[in-house]
Amino acid sequence: MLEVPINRITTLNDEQPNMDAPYVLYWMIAFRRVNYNFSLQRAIEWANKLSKPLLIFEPMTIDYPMASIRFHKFAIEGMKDIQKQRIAEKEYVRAHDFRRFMHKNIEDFLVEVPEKDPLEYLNLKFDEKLIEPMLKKYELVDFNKVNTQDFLNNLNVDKSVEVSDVVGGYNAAKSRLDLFAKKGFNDYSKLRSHPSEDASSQLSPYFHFGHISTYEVFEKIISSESWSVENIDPNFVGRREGWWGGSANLESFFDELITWRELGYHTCVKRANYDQYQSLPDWAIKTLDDHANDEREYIYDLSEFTNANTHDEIWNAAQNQLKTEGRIHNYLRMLWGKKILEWTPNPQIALSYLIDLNDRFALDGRDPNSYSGVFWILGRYDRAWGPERPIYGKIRYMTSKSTATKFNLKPYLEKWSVGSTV
DNA sequence: ATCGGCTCGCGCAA
DNA sequence: TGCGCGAAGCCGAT
Repeated sequence: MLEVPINRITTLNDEQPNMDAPYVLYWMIAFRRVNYNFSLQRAIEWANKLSKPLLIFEPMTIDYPMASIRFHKFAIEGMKDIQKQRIAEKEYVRAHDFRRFMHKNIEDFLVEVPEKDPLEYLNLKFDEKLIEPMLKKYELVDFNKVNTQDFLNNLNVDKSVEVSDVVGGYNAAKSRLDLFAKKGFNDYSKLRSHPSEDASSQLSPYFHFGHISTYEVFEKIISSESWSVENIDPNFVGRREGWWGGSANLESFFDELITWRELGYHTCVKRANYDQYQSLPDWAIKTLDDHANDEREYIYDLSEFTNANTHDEIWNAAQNQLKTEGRIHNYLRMLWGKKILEWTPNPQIALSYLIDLNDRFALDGRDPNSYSGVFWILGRYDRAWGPERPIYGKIRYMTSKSTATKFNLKPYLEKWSVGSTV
């Protein structure tokens, strides 16, 4: 097993290991999987070094402050991918700028990859005797022995957000990945924006919960079209496509999987106020402010938005998908957000509604990438667009009418229109 | 169907 | 200092 790279390790205190302890405890929060997992690999290094058994504890927290800590840890872990020094301390305000950095340094990240099966390298194998006393002592739940629905019914969390049919966990993530590699990926660059097509990976919730590694997804895709790091083209600096030296599908999928994902983490780590209105670029704040008092033709409150109760059939369908399934199709999520900006009294209220709806209902809510999506609505990573319009100012404008012209929405609307029985 | 204009900021070449 | 370029836009002209 290769050593965990030093730049992926954070020392939290100066204490020496307690040699009398019966085991090394791995507190599995951010990367809830046993494959391609540097954290687990590090725990195994310690277990082997100290000749102690490894105990993996996967906790579940329900109070928001803990969730916030988990979110931040997750963000920091992910950020280590791109903390490869030189120009790395700065903040990137656009994907365009970030790509230059990625293009130059990506090979370094692709060399130091986590092991597929780090548990194979554990010297002391699984000891059943260690488990039962732990379960008793701390009153822990073994979900293989407890009915999940019963457990949820007795849990002290918000039950108004109903469970989604989307299945969590590594196995579901792997099935989804296999299906995507075999089918959706082949039309990815052409169809990913089409709401009625099944061409996007839909892996975001699994990344958010750490159920699958981006490394595993990356390896699956490159093996499917025999791509290797030698394909990276030193030309195309600063260009969106072409520098990976792969198919159009690979170029556009890697732009999502790697460039945009890393950029989102980068922003959350570098900007303490990443979730605040004031973190938007100056030009966006100025133009939104210039139009804060513009007349709004429609205004809805949070409850009306939540219940998909607007005048717009497309918007309601998108919200219904979010409320029911815990996600919105990529393209429609942009339109969905733009309309919230348009139909609220001011952009600060719009932002608070966007964050509430996204974090409450989306399976990938609270993820750095969620914040990329939400803040993009208000101008982050984007540029000014003319002509200047009411409410939006120079913020990129979108309409349901154009969306309906561009795509065949019929199958999507049949599935997700409010009251639809399909 | 395709194109230019609208508009801003970054990196880089000159 | 000027130029190319950009998460997916919109609109009107050709």
